[in-house]
Amino acid sequence: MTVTLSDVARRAGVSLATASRVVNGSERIPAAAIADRVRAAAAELGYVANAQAQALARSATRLVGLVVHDIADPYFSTIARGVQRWAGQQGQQVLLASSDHDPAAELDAVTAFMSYRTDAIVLAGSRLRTPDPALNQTLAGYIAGGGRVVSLGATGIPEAQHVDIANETGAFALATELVSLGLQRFAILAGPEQLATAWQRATGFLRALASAGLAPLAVLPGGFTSRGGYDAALECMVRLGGAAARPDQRTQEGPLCLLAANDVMALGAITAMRSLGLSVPRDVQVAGFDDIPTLRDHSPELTTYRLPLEEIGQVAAKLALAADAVGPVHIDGDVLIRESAGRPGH
Amino acid sequence: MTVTLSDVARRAGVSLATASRVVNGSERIPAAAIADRVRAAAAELGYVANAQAQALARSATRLVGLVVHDIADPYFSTIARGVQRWAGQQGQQVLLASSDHDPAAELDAVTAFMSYRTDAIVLAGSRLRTPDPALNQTLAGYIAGGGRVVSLGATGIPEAQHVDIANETGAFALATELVSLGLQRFAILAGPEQLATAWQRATGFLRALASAGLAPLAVLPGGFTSRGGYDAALECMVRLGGAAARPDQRTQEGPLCLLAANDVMALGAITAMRSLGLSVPRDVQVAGFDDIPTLRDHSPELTTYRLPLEEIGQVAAKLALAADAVGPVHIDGDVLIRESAGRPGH
DNA sequence: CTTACATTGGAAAGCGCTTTCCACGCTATA
DNA sequence: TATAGCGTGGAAAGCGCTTTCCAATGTAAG
Repeated sequence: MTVTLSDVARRAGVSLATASRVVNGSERIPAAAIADRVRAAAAELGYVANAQAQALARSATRLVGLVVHDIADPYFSTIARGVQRWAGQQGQQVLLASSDHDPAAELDAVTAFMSYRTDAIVLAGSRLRTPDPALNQTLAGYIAGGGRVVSLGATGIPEAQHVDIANETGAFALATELVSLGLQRFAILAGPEQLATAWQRATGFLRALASAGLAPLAVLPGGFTSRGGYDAALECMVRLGGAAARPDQRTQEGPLCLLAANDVMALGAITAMRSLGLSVPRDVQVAGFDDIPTLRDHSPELTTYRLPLEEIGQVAAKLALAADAVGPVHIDGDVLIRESAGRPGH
Repeated sequence: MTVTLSDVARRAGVSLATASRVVNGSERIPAAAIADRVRAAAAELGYVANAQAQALARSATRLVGLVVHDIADPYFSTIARGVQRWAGQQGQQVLLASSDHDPAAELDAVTAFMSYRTDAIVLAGSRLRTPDPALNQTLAGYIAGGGRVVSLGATGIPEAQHVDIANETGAFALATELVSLGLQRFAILAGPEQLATAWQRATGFLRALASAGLAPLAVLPGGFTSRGGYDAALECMVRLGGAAARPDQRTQEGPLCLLAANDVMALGAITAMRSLGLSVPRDVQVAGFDDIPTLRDHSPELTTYRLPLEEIGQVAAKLALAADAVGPVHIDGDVLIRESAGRPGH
């Protein structure tokens, strides 16, 4: 059915070896006359190389596996875009899998990628605070077999590469800035306790408060999603006493500030406040983390810690694809004080 | 380096054929005793089948290619999630490519997928109003070679499957509803003129207005993005005379309503209005299309036409993977009147 | 005790490429 | 004129599987 390289070779009147050499870059390039003849034949026949066969013969697939928690989450989709961009430029294809926040599914994805012999695997979903031994063993096997592994945050596997994101220091800087802007009453929407990323951010917030001699009014775990932020924010208000943050009850200490472990949670929290009839930033202030593109059109503008998400994806891909990769790459961000928290005048 | 099936066979003391039969589902399953022995050997050795080799031998890859315009766009990432979900359930892997709204890049992606011999290709990015002959020829070749093609909206290739989304009728229904709620002054943010999806939606809006005996005050093309909506909305206000929509200039006809060809454009338009000091929905009303998940946390809540995006992805994947696919699947949505436009009381 | 027929495991032929050798015909050197 | 050396194209051996035949065994029927 489909055109094979033999067909091309036959039509060009050369051997399979010669055809292979001209069609797919090789060290040895045949004489110009012959090469042209082969190329012409390939074009006429509409030849498309069989990547599977090439992979088998070369034992390199030009495939990179990407596993995210949820591709519909702006954080991951933006990172995915960066990975895809870089990979595309390098002529690599991206194999996408979603773990749906389930470690078992993540392991399945990795196994599938191993089966497809992807040249590299990028783990974009946050690592757990206590590494999953089954996953790590599988990854170690993958690496031993010549695969490259890059994760966002360390895996605990020495041979694996990782991108080191300023989660804790970023959170520290953000909270410190908010304190310096006069805020004093904080509650932390910490996200899932087991997720390294969420934990690091919550820790950064806590350290910053402690440094300022403050203690959070509450620390609430929850889902790393909009819904999680919404629920945690409601729970927070209940916990602090229904009207804790209402303007007429405000002490001279200023409004309550909700520090969310990521932007989608922060947006959920704002929605929750709105549903309670509270205004952000007037009654309650809210800060997030990531600076997802979605924020562009959100009102109030969200105070957050800006991470170059697409760049993170690119860096991860680069680390995955460059044979001479260079240890962990550190990624820093910036504190972005916007309307939702810390803006002088509110 | 890596464990091959031969290793497993040797360790289990059986032939390669037998090992293959037990490890990967086959018609003929060897005797239980032998099968167990092989399975044990595979487990002990940590055998992972080489999908490339299997693909070559079976001439089926269990790979489905997905091409979107921009994976970071909530519309596409939600659809991608649906595709990925369904494919994952079927044990298929998803190969992801972004065309970045560039037809040439889309063609490249398709060619790459052909090279990888994906069993099917899902084109999630909108088709152009005038089909790209080069693409269609390539796709035809792919189909001739046994591949399946599914697109959102028709391709013009008879053998290709497609999901038929209620773009025009949805837009018609939405605009009709808004008219019936009393709105009379409309402007259309039409998106890219060449994009079938955008065109159909704009056409639906126009037909609805015409049916009501109304004509739009303006029809503005632009990018299918937040930025595109933002720019088009600003341009619209300029075009209609700076303060056309200000409350104090409102005629008895009610406020201007911006009909955007999709939600991200609508959100951009709202941001533009805000930057002009105009309030939505008080001064200007805005409606979108799609009901992307992002809207959950947006304020004002956006009036839109709800499309089951994740389901669309699933349906597309199903169409792509079921050998006995059933012609075009029609997908309908619902008009959602929310805060930003048409809500009685505003 | 044969003969016929399932069963079942194995040998081997691909699947479509890449790449190592080889053999061949040149030119440059002695 | 003989010889070493280089540039070129081709034959063939894999890469790791699947699957078609085959042969050998066991069982039931005659």
